Amino acid sequence: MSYSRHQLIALLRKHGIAPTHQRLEIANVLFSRCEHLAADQILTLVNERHAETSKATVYNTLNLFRDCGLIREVIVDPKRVFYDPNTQPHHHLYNVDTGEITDIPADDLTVSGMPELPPGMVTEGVDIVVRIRAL
Amino acid sequence: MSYSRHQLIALLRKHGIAPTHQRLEIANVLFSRCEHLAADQILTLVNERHAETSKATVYNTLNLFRDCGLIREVIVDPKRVFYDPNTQPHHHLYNVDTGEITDIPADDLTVSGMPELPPGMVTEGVDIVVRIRAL
DNA sequence: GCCAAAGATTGGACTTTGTCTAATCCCCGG
DNA sequence: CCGGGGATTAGACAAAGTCCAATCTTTGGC
Repeated sequence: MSYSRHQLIALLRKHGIAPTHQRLEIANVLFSRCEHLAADQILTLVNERHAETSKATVYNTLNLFRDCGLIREVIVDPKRVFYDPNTQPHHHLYNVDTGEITDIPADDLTVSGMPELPPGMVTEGVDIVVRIRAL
Repeated sequence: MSYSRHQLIALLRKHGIAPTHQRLEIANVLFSRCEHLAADQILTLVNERHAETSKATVYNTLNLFRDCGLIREVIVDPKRVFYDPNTQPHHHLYNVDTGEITDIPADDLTVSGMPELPPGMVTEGVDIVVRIRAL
């Protein structure tokens, strides 16, 4: 699940994003681990060795990646947005005690009976969050 | 869908909540309309005639109502939490352009293939959000 | 009905997450 | 090698929500 520098550059280019140093660092953090990270965690990870990326750039970059379809937002915690490097359709298990987020493959879960949308509307996505907690 | 003062008092008491003036005002705002309101909207509505309820009380009360199962949080907008007076199982249509939230009755939508939970875990709820936007 | 204790409410300071801005920096094409 | 457009930055700002200590209400026992 880790990417070489070349692969990351190609990935950004494919999405029309100029591969700057900071963007590569952020992309590396996102794609080198299969976790759901919040902006502040990414900021910390990216600056672990040498502080070289600002808060503003992390937010700019995450929004850019999201707009370009490189990553996806996961909205389960009212306190912060998590970013998911997996843009394939899938869903989430959310541990309300610990805040831990786990993937549920899309093919495991099927939804039937989707309501008809108002005319002129299209579905952008279906997010399913299964909230769990310790007994 | 509107409740009398007596009904609201009974509703709060049934959930073990002491019916104070402010709580009744907030409950009235929530239950007298079938909308999904955010805390700041509730604060405004409650103080429309005479300012008499503080921000802190609105937040305290919403958290209390939520903990007592009187209302439910709807987490779809990373900017703010919405509160849903309908605690029956159901799901939501979220218009990403306008922010509008609409209910989907639970029996319209069925989910199959729920993954097995880790031992000692229980499902607290399943939230489905269908994100829609104008074509 | 009255009183004290328990609980509720309050303004305002504070925290956290995220955005904005204007200045600076860097990188690429010519 | 140079100029300009895009990227980055620090820090100010904004909005949502929490916390606190002081004050005010409610309520249950008499």
